[in-house]
This record gives sequence, C-alpha cells and structure tokens, in this order.
Amino acid sequence: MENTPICSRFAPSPTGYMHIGNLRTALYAYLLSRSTGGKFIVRIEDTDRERLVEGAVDVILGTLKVTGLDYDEGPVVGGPNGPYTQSERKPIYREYAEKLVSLGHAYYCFCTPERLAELHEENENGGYDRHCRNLPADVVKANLEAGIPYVIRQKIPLEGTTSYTDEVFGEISMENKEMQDQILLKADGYPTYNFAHVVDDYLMGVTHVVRGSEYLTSTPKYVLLYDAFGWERPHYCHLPLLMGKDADGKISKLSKRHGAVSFQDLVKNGYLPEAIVNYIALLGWCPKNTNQEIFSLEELKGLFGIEGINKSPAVFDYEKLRWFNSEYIKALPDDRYNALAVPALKKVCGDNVDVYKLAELLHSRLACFGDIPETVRFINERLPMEDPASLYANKKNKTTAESCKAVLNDVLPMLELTEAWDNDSLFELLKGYAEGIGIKAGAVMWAVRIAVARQAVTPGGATELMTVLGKNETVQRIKLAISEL
RNA sequence: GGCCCGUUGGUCAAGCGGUUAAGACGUUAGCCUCUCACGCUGAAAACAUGGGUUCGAUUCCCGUACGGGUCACCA
Repeated sequence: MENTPICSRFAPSPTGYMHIGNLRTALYAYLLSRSTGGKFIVRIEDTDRERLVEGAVDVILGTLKVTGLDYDEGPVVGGPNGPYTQSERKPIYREYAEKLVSLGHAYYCFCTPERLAELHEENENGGYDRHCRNLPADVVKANLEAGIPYVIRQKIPLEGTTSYTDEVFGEISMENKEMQDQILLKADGYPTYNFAHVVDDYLMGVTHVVRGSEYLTSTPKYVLLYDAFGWERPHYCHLPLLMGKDADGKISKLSKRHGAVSFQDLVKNGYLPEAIVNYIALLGWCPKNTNQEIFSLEELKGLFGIEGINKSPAVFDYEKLRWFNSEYIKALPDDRYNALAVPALKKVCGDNVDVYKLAELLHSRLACFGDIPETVRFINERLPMEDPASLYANKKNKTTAESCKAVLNDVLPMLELTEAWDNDSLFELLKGYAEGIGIKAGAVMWAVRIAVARQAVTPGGATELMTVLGKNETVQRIKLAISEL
C-alpha cells in the first residue's frame, strides 16, 4: 500500500475529441493520486498552435466532469502553480530554456527548416547533425543580434547511457548516442512538448508522470533535462497502449477505423459514462485478490495500485463494453432509466404507444440505448418476413409454420371477441386455449409472438407485445400472418 | 532499418518455482420462467518457440519468431 500522497496530472492537447485511450490515461492518473489521498492536476498542452481545435478544452473538461474525475488544480479552477494552460506560460519556458543554455546543456541553433529537410533527404535515419552545437559564442551573439530565427536544442551527452526506473516497466536504458539533440524551444517562441511538460511537472510539484507507453523511449531525454537542472526526477508510470482489432483480425493502435473511439461518440451511441469508466479501468489494470468486475469510481479509488497495471497492450472489446453497459442499465433506478429510454422510445414510436410500458419491458433486455430504434422498429412498422417457415419453427415448443397457422386461426376469433385487453387476461385466455386442446402454452405464445412482431427476438413475450400494440393492430397482424402462411 | 518494450483460451485477465493454470466477455449445451429476454448450471477453448538454470519451470536467464512503440520546430 502506498502511503505518501501522489501528485499526478492529466495533460491533454486540445486537438479535438476525447479519445478513449486518453480518458483511460486520465482515469489512471486520477485513481493513482486519489488512492493515496494526493492531488490531481489538469494542464492543457496547447503549444502546437496549428493543431488547436476550438472548443476542444470544453470537451476535455466536460468529459472529466461527467466521468467524475474531479481535479484540484487546472484551468478555470486555478491553483497555486498556475496558469494551467501552456500558452499562458510562454515566458516561463524561455526563461528556463535560456537557463539551460547558460548551464551548458542546451544551445542556440540557427539551422533553417530547409537545411534540416536536406539532411533528412540525404539520410533518412540520420537526424540532426548537431551543426550548431559548438558554434563560437561570438557567432551566436552576432546571429542573435541580427535577428536570425533560431531554436534552442538540448545538448545530449555524446557518450554513456541514461537509465530510469519505470514504475510499470521497470528499468529502461538508452544509449545517449541514440538520442537526438531535440528542440526545446521552437522558432515561434513556444516550447515543444519535450520541454514544456518537464518544466511544468517540476514547477507544479508533480510526483508521478502517468502517460501512454509511446513515451517510454523518449523519457531518458526528459530525465536528462531534470538532471541538467539539478531537479529531482519524478516517478514514471507508462501505460500499455489501447489497441483495436480490424475486420481481418489485424491489431493496431485503437483508431477510428475500429469504430467509435471518442468518449462523446460512445455516449452518443448509448453507453453510460459509468460503464465506460468501469470497462476502461479494467483494460490494462486488474485489482488484487478479487474477481469482482463491477466497480464504482469510489471503489476504484480504494483499490487502485501501480502493481496491478499490465505491461502488454490491451485490445478494446466492444462486446465486453456492451456487457458492462447492460449491467449498468439493469442497475439504473427507474427514474434515471426512464429519462434516457423514454425520449428515445418516443422518437421511434411516437405518442400512440405506451412508451412507459415499453421502457419497462426493455429495462432488463437492453444492452445499449443505441439499440432502441432497431429493437422497437417493429411496433410502428410491419416488418417484411424473410423466412416465415424458420421463424415459426421452434423446436423447444415443437412448433412449425403449419401448427402456428392452426393456432392463429383458432386464436383470432377469441381475441376479436375479448374485451379485456390487459396482460393477465390475455395470458389466461391463451393459456386456457392451450390447455383446452392439450398443447404447451409456449407453442401458442410462440405463434402469436412471431405473428405480431414479425421478428425472432422481441422486447417481451406475446401477451406483453399485444398490450403494447393494442387490440386492433394485433388482430390485423394476425390476419396478415394467417394470409401469409 | 536502429533502439526500446511486450507475448497465458477469440478478447480482457489471475498467477509471481511444485496449481485439476482462476474469473469475466463472447461462443455453445441445457435448466428455469406464463411466451421473448433476464437469471441459473455445465461445455469447448490458453502458458509463442528453442536452449539453459533447477529435483522441478507458465513463472528465472539467453536466443528466435511474432506483435507493438519510437526515431518531428506533434504531442
């Protein structure tokens, strides 16, 4: 058990929607700090001015709000180490970059983008040739005074090895000669991610850096920066990536080709935020000593720990998400459930049917609110029957198209005559009929259910569907069914 | 291609030198029920591979294969 409070942060770029992998990173960072009673910070990394998307910050903050990931410091709420948006911290980075130059761990580079492109052309895997690394001081001074555009690059040691211990992956070592003199401060005066996040994490007191494993191999460069400044290195927790599976079975980083990958899309498709959070919490992490899978955020806070984080990439499984969602729907109190189901039902069924009754029938059957239109389409629409013979045939109840036709013929006049159109009465009526002729009630129910719904799987039994459809429509549909058989 | 990381059923995963190798989703057989679902009980299904170390390897070490990541004035 961890007992020193962990300060972690979530530092997204406002480049559009909230990717589910991003949300998972936020969740883990959040849980890590909350499980130790520590702070959770949100920071907006908007140093790439060209990729900014308007409204993206709102999407990020909105997602954190509906998922319940509350933060102690961040944009809007502020905090002692603000501002929490990098574009508002621009002078800070320059100050530290220049400090690094004076410390001898960084240098001004006046190479033009054109020259770098040429370099790349000559040798694709060569990288920057460190042309400006040892420029004489007077040349640098003259260039600066002449206003020649420049960047500031990190001076990576030419020899030796840099290592750090990742909390999840263990010791990671990298030969210094494998690393580039990466750019710290861009020509436009903004810092790169490589520099800004290091300065900010230090200044904001972040003790644990939680992020995707794509940073595993660039972290030695960041560690070198901490060392150069003489700052204490933070703990690193790199997370296994979220993958998706193609139609042809190929596995790759989760992206749009795999389906909905943003939190907003999933919610729009009818998944509950709690279900999504629960599912992704378990994608790459597993609690100790329990087989439980359904967890509230609150429970997660108590159970989370770095020891349970996996190293290998995890494939996002929409089927399992559906299962979580169905569990959460079933557990939803009626008022919350109705608030979601009823409007969706009204949209499809209009006001002619008892949508509350329908909603009730659906409560234990629905895996996802997005299924509603398809599930209840048959109510207002007499669907075409593709293969009546197989639809009417049911081996458990020993029904066939013929036997169903006979049943429907018998039952039709009884239904036309009855006045009591409620579930119990209808059920007794049909059951009595079945007993009378000595067949299973199921055989009668099957015939009627198929005849009125015109599809195999329905959101209720025969008599329930009849009450929803009403007497007139039921009778019409049975007549239609008989004529088709 | 160089470097880094990973590899338990179709998927998520437990395991941390000796186990009948859990559990969940999905698939499937059946049961229950007043009909569809829900629910319940079963079934099939896995330690990538070759060497070591060891009395004994899924577990530790090395190689191989496969998968992923990374080599930007993007994060």
